[in-house]
Amino acid sequence: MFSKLGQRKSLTEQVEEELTAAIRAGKYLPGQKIPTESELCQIFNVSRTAVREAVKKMSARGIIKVRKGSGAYVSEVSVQNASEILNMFFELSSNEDLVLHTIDARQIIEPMLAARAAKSRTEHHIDLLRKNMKNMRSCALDDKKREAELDNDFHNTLLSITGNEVLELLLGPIFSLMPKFKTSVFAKPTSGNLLEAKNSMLEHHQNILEAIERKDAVTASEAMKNHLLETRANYVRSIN
Amino acid sequence: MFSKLGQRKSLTEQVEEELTAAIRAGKYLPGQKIPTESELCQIFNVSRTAVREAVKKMSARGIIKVRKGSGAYVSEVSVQNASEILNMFFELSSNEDLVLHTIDARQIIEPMLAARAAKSRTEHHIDLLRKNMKNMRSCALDDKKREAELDNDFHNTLLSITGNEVLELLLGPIFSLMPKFKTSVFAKPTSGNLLEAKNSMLEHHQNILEAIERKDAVTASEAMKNHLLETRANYVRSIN
DNA sequence: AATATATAATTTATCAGACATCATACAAAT
DNA sequence: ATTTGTATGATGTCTGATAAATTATATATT
Repeated sequence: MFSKLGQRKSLTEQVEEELTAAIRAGKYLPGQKIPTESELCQIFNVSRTAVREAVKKMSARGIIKVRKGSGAYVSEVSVQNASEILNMFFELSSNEDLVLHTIDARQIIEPMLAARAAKSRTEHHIDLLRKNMKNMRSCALDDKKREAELDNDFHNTLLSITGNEVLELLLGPIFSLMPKFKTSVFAKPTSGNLLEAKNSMLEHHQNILEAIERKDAVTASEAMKNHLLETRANYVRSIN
Repeated sequence: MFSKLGQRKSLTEQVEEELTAAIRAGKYLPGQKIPTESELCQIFNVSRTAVREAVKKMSARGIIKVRKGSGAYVSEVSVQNASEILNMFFELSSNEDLVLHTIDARQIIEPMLAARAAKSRTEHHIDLLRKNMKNMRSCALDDKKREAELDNDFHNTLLSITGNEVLELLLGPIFSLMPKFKTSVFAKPTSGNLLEAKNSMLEHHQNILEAIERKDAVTASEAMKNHLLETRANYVRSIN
């Protein structure tokens, strides 16, 4: 049979690929300015339209950053940048399956994270976690949005203790996905006793914090595991 | 004092935000066609330039897919798409720190992954892993590229056993990062005995496989932990 | 009537040129 | 020395035109 004829790519795509390749090859380093639009027009012998659309795509991918009146600069490939894009993905595709898989993923990862945190935490971290719990206790019972943010904050603090930027990149967006569905979960009247749910959550956080405080990795891991088991149960109950 | 004037965003960005919001709100469902460029011009009362650049950005983000002569369609937000973007990030920023953090992240995640796999594996999975090891054994000693791919394949198979698409999204790009640095590591003459290194790796994989085969979660987890400890040690040695 | 085939209409891709807006550097004025 | 004005170059936006791909419609053929 005939192999599909390589449908020639659009000019925009070609420009995008070449430019991206040049950046990957190190021709333009992070922070450096890439050629101006008119220069790129001459280099690739295409119109400004093609160049600009390629540039727009690359900026959407986080490869470059365009500053009006100044030029386009190669982005410092920061974790933050990739994280934003991941965030967008989770925002756009928050179906029930995804949320469930997200919680499952957390069940696999976070217990070990808590264990690690127990080993390498400093007094500063303990302070942060204590303050978080204090805020959580004083948070109004019906302010589910703030409660979710504080919960998010608690887990993010644990995450930051590891100082692992890859984990932060991967888990950050996952954590920030939770508040969105959590508010919708607890918005339902079927969610049972709000006070009970909050107290249970506080208790779990307290257990985790105490274990981390006394550098007890095993208990910290177990406490986190229990915490997420309940989180999962709450979610499953809410969608049934 | 005057409050800082909210720097008005560019038309392109405004169009992009509004359109994305509309899609998120479900006004245009996956697979459906969004209005044509000229219609969008009328809707937002801007030029085609602004509309097209917004559309290009959204297509770069994987939100829509444009078909020439036909129109732009909301894409099924697939994990694959987000994975591509993550991949690009790792490709663009593969410094030593990142690789180290990547291995650390794997040390945190993969032992539990192996434990889960031990619980839910089927005969089919065992077959796949056995075939992988067979291929690995018959792989030429100096073909480090293929060896890295096979190693990648082994871990990806374990990953697929969980059937968790979130984990696959997050870990897939991490796994595919390894072959790139691995080849460079073993390309160095300082890497010691190649045969010894390969046999050690094979042994670790064998231990993991056997534990999974007899559904022994604890041992599988331990074996994976040991495997990654050595991987890390190899890498650290190679960069010193 | 059913099926190709050709034609027209629609839609995106690309080009060219113009003006607006912002950033920056430098000269001029205070 | 600081501020102000001005010139230059960069990106942002608009308009209008042509090319290329797709889709719909009409026509012709069997």
